[in-house]
Amino acid sequence: MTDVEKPINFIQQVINADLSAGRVKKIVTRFPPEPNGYLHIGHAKSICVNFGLAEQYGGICNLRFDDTNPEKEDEEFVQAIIEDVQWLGYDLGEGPFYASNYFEQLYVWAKYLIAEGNAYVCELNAEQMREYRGTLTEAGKNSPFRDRAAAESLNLLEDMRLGLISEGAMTLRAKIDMASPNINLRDPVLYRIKKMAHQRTGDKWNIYPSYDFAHGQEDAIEGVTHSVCTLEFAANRPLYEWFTVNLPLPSIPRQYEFGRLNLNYTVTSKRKLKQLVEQGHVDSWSDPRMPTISGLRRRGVTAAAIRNFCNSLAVAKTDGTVDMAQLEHFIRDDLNLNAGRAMCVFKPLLITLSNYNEQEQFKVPCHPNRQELGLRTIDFGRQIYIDRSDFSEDTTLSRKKFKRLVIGDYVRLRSAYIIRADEVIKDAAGEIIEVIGSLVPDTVGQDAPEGIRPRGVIHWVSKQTAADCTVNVYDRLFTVASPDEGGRDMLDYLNPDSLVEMTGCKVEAGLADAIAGDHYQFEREGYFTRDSGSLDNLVFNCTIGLRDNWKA
RNA sequence: UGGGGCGUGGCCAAGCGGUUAAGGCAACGGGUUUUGAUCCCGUCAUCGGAGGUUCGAUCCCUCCCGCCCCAGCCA
Repeated sequence: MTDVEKPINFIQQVINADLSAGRVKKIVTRFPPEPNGYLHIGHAKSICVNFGLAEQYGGICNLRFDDTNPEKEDEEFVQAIIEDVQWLGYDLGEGPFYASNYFEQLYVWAKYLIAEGNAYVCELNAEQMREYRGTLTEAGKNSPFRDRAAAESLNLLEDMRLGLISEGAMTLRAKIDMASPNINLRDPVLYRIKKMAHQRTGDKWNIYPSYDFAHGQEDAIEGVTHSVCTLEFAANRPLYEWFTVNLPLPSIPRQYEFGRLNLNYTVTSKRKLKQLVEQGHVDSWSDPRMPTISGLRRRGVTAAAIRNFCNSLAVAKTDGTVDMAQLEHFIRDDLNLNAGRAMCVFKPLLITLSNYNEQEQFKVPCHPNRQELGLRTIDFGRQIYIDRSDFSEDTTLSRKKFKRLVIGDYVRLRSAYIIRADEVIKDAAGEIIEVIGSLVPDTVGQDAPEGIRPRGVIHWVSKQTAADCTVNVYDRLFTVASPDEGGRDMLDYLNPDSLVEMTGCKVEAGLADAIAGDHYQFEREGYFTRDSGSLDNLVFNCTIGLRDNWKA
C-alpha cells in the first residue's frame, strides 16, 4: 500500500532521456496480444507495464490484436481479451486496434522491399528452407531464388495473394544475410500462403504476414514510440530495426525488452493453458484454478490486487520466478481492506441453547477496522450452527492450543453471546449430532463477566435463517513449484485435490442473494465470492484463505 | 557450439566507484485484538567464482562457472 518511492526502471530511464532530448513528445505504447487464447497473469504484468507507462507519462497505450495467423485465432478470444483489459481498469481509447486493418499497407511495403531488391519470392519448401538456414554454428546458404528479378517476384507475390499458388509452395522472404550469426536475419519469411478465411478480413487474403514483418510496422503506423515486449523477442530486434531503415515508415518506433513474469506452482504459457482446457483438466479458460485473468476474476481476485501485484514487480531484464505467496499477499492485502465480513459454517454442528428461547437480531459492523462500511444485520436464535472443527470433547486441550468450544467450557460467539457447552448428543454410530449448551446473559458487546473466560471466538450462523450453500476451496493446480521445468510433462504433476467442493454449508441470511463480483471475508476462514459459473445455486468460491500463523 | 541476455539473502528486487548493501514477500521472535485475521515492534546478506585496475569495487576490465532465448512458412 505504501508508496515508498519506487525506483525508476530502465525503460523509464530511456523514456526520460528521449523526452528531454526531444526525440519524442508524447509516449505511445501498446499491448499486442494474439487472439489465440485467454490472457493470463503474465499478460497482466505486460498490460500494467504498457498501460502504466502511458498513464504515467500522459501518453496512450493501444490494445492491438496481432491477428496475423487465422489458423490459431478466434473471435471468442478477442472478446475475452477486451473484457479482461477493461476489467483490469484500462481504457481502450480509440481501440481496439487490429493488425489485420493494416494488411493492405503491409502488402504495399512488401512490394516496396521487392522493388528495392530487399525481398524475393522463394520456392524452397519448408524442409529445404530449414536446410538452407544452417545451424547455430554454421552459416546458411543462399536460396537459389534469391536473385530472381524483382518484376518476377512482384508477379509471383500477386499470384500468391490471389490464391494461384498452393500453400507451402512459395514464401516472400527478406534478402538480408544467410551467414548472419543472428538466425532471425537469415532471409526471414515475410509472407506465407494460408488459403484460409480470417476472422476479420474474411477470404480477402490468401497470404498473411509473419510476426516479424507485421509487428514493427504496426507500431510505426500507430506512432508507437516505445515498443515494450518480453525478453524472448530480443533476438528479433535487429530485424525490427532492419525494417525501420529499409521501409518508408511514418515513424520510427524502438523496441525494448523486459523479463516476463513467471509464477511458481502454475504455468503461464498460453499453449499449456490451452492444453489444460482442451484436455479437460480444468473446466474452461475461466476455471478458478487457472492463472488466467478471467479465472482469477471468477476465483474472486480483484483487479486492484492484480494491479498492485504487477506494480510490485520489477521491469528489468532478469527472468526469475516470483513466489505465488507474493501474489497471495496482494490478494489478501486488498481483500482485507475492502471485503465485507460475513459468517459461513462449512461443516455445521447444531448447538441448542437450553436457556434461551428468543429470536434476536444484531447489528454488526461489516468491517472491524472501517466503520464507514456500515452495519449488517445477523439473526440469532435458540439453535445455531458452528463448525464441527470448532468443538471438542477433549477437556485436556490447553487454552492456548484450542481456542474454541470444549465441553464444559466457554467460548465467545463472534459479535454475539458467550456460550458454554453442556452436553453432547450422539447418534448410534457415535457421531456427535448436536451439542446442548447455554448462553451467558448480557454478554453481547460486553466483556466477559468475572469468572468466565471464553477460550476464544468462533463464528456461527442461525439455524433458522441461514442459507444453504456450496463452498469451493481451491489448492494449487500443480504439486511442484515448476511443473514446466526441463523435460517435465506438467500433466504428471496436476494436483488431484486442487478443487474441494463442500456442500451443505450454511451462510448468514444476508448473503443468500450475494452477487458475483462482490467480495466477502468469511470470518476465520478466508475470502470468498459468489461463483459466476453456477448462479442457479448459491455457490461461493474461496479466493484465498486467511493467513494462518499458529502451529498446530 | 554461433549470436543475444542475465547472475545481489528462501523468492522478487534497489544499487549507476566511497551507502550501516533500500524495500517487498516468506520465515522466525514479541505486543495488541470479540476473526488463531488485520495492526504494531524486532530478527534475518557482503553482492556466482578467480584474478586485475583503483586510496577505495556489488558497481570498471579479464577469464571462468551457471541459467534463459534464437535453427516455425508461431507470436
